[in-house]
Amino acid sequence: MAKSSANIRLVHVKRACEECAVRRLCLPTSLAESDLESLSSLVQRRGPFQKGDLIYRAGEDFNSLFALQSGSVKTYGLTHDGEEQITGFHLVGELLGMDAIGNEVHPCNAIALETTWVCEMPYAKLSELAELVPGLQREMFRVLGKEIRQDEHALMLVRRLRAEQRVMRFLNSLYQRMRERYGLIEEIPLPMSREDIANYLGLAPETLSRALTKLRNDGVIDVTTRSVRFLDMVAVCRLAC
Amino acid sequence: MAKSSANIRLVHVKRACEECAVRRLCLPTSLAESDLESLSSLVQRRGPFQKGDLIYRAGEDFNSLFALQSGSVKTYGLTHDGEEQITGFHLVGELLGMDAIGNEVHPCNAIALETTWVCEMPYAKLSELAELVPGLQREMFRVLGKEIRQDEHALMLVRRLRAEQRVMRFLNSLYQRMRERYGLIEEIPLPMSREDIANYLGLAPETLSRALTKLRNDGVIDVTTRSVRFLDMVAVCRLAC
DNA sequence: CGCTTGCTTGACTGCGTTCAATCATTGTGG
DNA sequence: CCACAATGATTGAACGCAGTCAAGCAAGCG
Repeated sequence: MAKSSANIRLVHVKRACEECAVRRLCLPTSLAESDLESLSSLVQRRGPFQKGDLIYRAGEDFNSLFALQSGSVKTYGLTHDGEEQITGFHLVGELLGMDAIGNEVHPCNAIALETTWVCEMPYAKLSELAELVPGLQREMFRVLGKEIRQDEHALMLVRRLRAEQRVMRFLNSLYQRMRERYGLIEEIPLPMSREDIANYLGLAPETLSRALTKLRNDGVIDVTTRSVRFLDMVAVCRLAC
Repeated sequence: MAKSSANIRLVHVKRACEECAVRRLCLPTSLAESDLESLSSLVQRRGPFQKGDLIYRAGEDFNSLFALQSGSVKTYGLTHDGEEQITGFHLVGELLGMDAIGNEVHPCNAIALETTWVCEMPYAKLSELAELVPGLQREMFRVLGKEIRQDEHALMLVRRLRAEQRVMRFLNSLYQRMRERYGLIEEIPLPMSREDIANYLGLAPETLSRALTKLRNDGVIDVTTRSVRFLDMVAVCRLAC
């Protein structure tokens, strides 16, 4: 499953955060320039991870958080009977590994969905720094709180919804997150497979496929293998909100 | 729904944390005695909340986290069409309100399931204190990480599982949490209604009822209105793990 | 004691799963 | 560059689990 990671390099970038194109989406959001420097100094950029490469593995010692600098990632756990269970898809600027904080090991696997670079931040150093830099502590609490909110929200959604609604909520949440990153966009890219989406939504791939086809026939969306476009925003809102 | 809260008192308890029976389950777990004192000083004990009383309301300004000192609580949000969606049941020692960190307002309601006391901890003071007391910061990160892990775990469970399995996982997770608190117990109390459990598991109340009946007929559990007892631990394990 | 509320049981319907076949895409070796 | 294999996505048909509606039962409370 995981391809060779022989070509993954560790790149030391001076002013990694200061000059990062996605810093406003990441931990540095509300840090003072002076504090940014100390954060930058403990960041190690790693990549390129190719599609299918593991960024970290469930059961592996937890040492670092990873900020997604480019690309996209899925995280998943394994059920007792060996089934993959996807816990989330992650976009540029998002933090990976938070579910391991306070744990010895990572509870999930993280795997690249496309060519991906991450910024590794050793957790021990990060929390040390957070003691010295109140802004960083606040930011970390904020990010953790947001993660909890999102997970709870996902829990609320996935349970009682019809297949079509689950799909539209998923697409809409992707759309919103893409908008934060790239502004108004026409096409929402889908770096993950249908199987992954279905798994994430708790549906059979066939059911997902049928739902997408129906939504296209109803003129709500236009969908290709690796992208979606919203056509009827009223219907999108009705189904996703 | 919410009863009068006229009788809810604010009690200032000196050495609130030092002398708390459930401190080992709460934030103070790994704090030094000296640090405990400062934490204690910002705790305000509130109660008694009676069954049905709101502890905080969705949309209310977020100011404080609440540690559950006695009793039990459910948290829930409202969907766009006004449906209650339960996000969690909370036992003694657990922290409420973490999903509001980094937000202006509480995203969920918290309501007492039985007579309940909480320890209110103003978030601003708590995070200030966490800057001074590294142990507290570490502990808070730990608790937040654990919450994320639990939510992700819940997400993994609820999606693809059959009704019977969902029920057993739920009962088992309650059992594990009760064991942490009260050691080996025979009876698992169920302070919440069937409707609440069904809602939490994404099932119709009728389906939950049928599942419980089947599990009883199969000799796996013994169940009364407000409690469950595990009879066949092998079957419990098979269904819940 | 009767009322109310919550829980359980029954019958039926329908959505999503499963199994199977076809179609589309991607990548590979000749 | 094309043929072909392999993988992923879609479509079809039948089944089964859980939802819905409705009625009966138990428990709690005035």
